[in-house]
Amino acid sequence: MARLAGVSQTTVSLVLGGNKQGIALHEETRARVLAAARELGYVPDPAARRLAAARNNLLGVFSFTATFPTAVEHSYYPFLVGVEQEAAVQGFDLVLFTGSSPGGAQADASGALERVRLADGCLFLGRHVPAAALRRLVDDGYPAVHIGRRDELSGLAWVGADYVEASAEVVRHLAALGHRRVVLVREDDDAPASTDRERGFRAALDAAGLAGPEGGADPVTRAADPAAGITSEWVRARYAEGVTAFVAEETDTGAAWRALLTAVEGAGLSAPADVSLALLGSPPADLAGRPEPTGFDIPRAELGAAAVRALTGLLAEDGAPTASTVPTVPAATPFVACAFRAGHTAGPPPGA
Amino acid sequence: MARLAGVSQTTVSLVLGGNKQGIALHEETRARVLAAARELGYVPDPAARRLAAARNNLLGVFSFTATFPTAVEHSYYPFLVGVEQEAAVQGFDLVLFTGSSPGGAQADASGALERVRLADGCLFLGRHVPAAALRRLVDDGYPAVHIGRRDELSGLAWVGADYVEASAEVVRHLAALGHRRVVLVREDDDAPASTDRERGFRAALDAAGLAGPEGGADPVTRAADPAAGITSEWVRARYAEGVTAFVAEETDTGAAWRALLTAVEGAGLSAPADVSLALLGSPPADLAGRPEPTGFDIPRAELGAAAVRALTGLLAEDGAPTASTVPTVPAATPFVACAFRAGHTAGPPPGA
DNA sequence: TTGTACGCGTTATCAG
DNA sequence: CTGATAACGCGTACAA
Repeated sequence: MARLAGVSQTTVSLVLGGNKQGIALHEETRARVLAAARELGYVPDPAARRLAAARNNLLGVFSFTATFPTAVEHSYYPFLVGVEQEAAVQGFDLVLFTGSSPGGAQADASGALERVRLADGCLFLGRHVPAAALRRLVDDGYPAVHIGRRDELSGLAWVGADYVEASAEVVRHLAALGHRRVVLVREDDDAPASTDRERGFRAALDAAGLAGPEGGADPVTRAADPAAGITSEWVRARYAEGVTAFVAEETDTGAAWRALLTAVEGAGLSAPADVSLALLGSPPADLAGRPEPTGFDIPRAELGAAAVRALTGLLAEDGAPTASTVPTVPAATPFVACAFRAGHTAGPPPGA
Repeated sequence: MARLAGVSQTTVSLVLGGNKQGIALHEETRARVLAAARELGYVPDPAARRLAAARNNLLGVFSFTATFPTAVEHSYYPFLVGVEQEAAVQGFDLVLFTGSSPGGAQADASGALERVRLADGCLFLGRHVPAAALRRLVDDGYPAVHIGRRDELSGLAWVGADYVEASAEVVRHLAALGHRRVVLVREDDDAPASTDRERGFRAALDAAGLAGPEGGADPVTRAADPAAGITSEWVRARYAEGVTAFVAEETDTGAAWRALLTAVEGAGLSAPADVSLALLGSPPADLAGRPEPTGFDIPRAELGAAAVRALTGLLAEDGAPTASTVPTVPAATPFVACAFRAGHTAGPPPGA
């Protein structure tokens, strides 16, 4: 009701709303409205704004597990760093939708998801997004961007780390150091993040003309339980087969890397003197004290920022239907590059 | 527009809205509405719902610096853990207002603060909240709760850690171990968190009949620059004066604790064999590898949760003006207890 | 028990 | 350039 403040009325919408229509208005009235608004501490109601088909400058963040779990290392915090920063730059505030549904009556996931419609658009995090509910959202044209590759849901925009290229780069690094026989240890998981790494690993291996253990065995080992499968004996056997570099993928638990470190140590080998070790990702927090692994870092903050940019891009699209003739430039690729990390666990093979 | 679905119209609100008024309605129609809603995939527009209900189930979180700075250890993350959890329990979503105002025109602090009115109520974090702007908010009856003690702003609700009692408990612990001469090292800072610690320290000292260095010198040392003031010589001198236990306060930088550790080590003493050390708070991240300090932990998550409870309490007050005769029970105390941490840096004095 | 009508706070359209 | 007026989609007294 700031309209009573000064003398005007609809004008308030214009000056406070950014005057999208490009309507000219007296600087004086503009100032008066602004003053009155500040005086009364008036702020346009986001709900009403939204209802009137405008936008409320709110970006949603929906995560299926708690956004801030007690264990920092399992949280989405690193993404949020980038999300918050980029959102601030673009003039958006953030709404954190708590994935765990409130104590209310029907606390099913689908209902909870609909709440995001309050915001102009929404970012989604986490593996277990209920597909059906999300499907409805995107089919309705609601702007949504998923952080992390997600192809199953056609039509859902996403940004993801380029694990293929990053993994390939690590292999190329090992090849350049002189390693000829390299193996990859991965967990028994078919997440895109996992298969992408394997893809990049194999591709780079082929391109460099490298191989796995002698005898033509598969250079990729899947271990449902790395602690049990990746033993000192296993490492010794591979070593005997000419393998000089071991690569592990990063997972939530870091089990593969942990098992590899333990097994190599147990085999009486040390890195990078005897064998080279590389990690496709970052080490778990409890292993942070160890020598920095050769590998790459997932640019989580960058991903968050990229997701925000993608989302505001979507907003601009359906927000300015007949706007300028300049087409909205779509992101060239939804992939964000990972940063190669030289680390201290890889070096030339013993013979070199 | 699901009203066209079945045959009814307003009824849709009732059945989908939970029928708070206890109005009776045919099970048949109810079922029909439900069926139609599912059929069309109809969901009440949250925005419209908020508009009609004059409440948006949104809790604001305003921090004057970025909520998620790059350096994790300086962030408000630990508080957010509790805030998010409690907010979810109470059925609220969170709006993150970044202190840095958006790219809009006047980016002054006061304007940025007014944005919080968008939410039903707001939590404030950080030392440098602009008093004037906050003053206006609370004077207008806007529900606000500050995390951390803040007495200057009369009328502003707050929750804070009970540093007085926690510090006293640490002293009592040292006394029980047999220490008779104890000193406190604090920085030259008059924040409530700092003065409270000193107060608790002194009170417990008096109550236990303990003293500082012999000669009646003040048991509390203020050092503007701990690295310069708290030297090995200083420690040796105190030790010669009979001091067997050194206590440091926690600060943003952890400078006092860091200086104390360095100085004690430099003096050729070791804890807890020669002297006992205690920290009134948690050690800085880079010192996390050291032996766990005796002291206490600030219950940041608890504080966040308590703040949310306080805020929703305020909401209930002015939200149900003429509601039930049952008065809203105000929190007994805005203080949250700290958790004593036994740690490994304190033990009986050498003579014991 | 169910339908009618109004208002919530904004934005957009259209006269003045 | 500025002041009315009509939606927006839903809650809710009130009437049927």
